[in-house]
Amino acid sequence: MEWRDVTMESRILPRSFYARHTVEVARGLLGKILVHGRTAGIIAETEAYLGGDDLAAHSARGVTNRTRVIFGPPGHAYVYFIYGMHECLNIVAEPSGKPGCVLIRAAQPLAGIDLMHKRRPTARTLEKLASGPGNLTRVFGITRAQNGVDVTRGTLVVRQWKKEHAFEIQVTPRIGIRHCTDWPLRFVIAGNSAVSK
DNA sequence: GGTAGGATGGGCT
DNA sequence: GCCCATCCTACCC
Repeated sequence: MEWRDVTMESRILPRSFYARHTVEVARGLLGKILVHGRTAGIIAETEAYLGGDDLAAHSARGVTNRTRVIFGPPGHAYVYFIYGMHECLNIVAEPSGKPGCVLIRAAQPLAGIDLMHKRRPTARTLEKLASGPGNLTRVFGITRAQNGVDVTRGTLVVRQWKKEHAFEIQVTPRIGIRHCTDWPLRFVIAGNSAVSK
């Protein structure tokens, strides 16, 4: 499928989609289409990072230079750098002023697959191209340059199919964190081979 | 099939 | 100075 076909058969998610509880947004983003430039893929794995007493969330220590976008208006990208080499994409949820964001951990490639392969030649299979948060940003070409951008317009957007088909959602604890390790806040499309681990 | 360890740099106390 | 929401390779079953 090419980028042109993806855009013809889908429409951009409105900001109201994101102005809800973070868990609703994390579940709702499954099956939606992440588009950046000529690359596109179906979101297959997400994690919710909440406000309040969720100590695993970057927002848990309040507003800093890094975390300010998480407290801002919904439907914006929060991209951070970790482990000296990887970048991770989140999308801000909740109404303005309330912290909450959704980590996009994996997507099933749809368009721009040649470009994705060029950006990550070590990927063994198509499904593994955008499997894992660091791999996903790498093949989509997403960096901290996209931190704070509006994902309801522009070159980094999330779209929904005009006709979406049903799937089952599997819920597990989040991966790779040190706090709140048993909270059921990771959501995957059951049986999807793009999912990490 | 599995896992231990290293690469690497910005954020925050 | 010590985290850290990761990934890859090497090596072992």
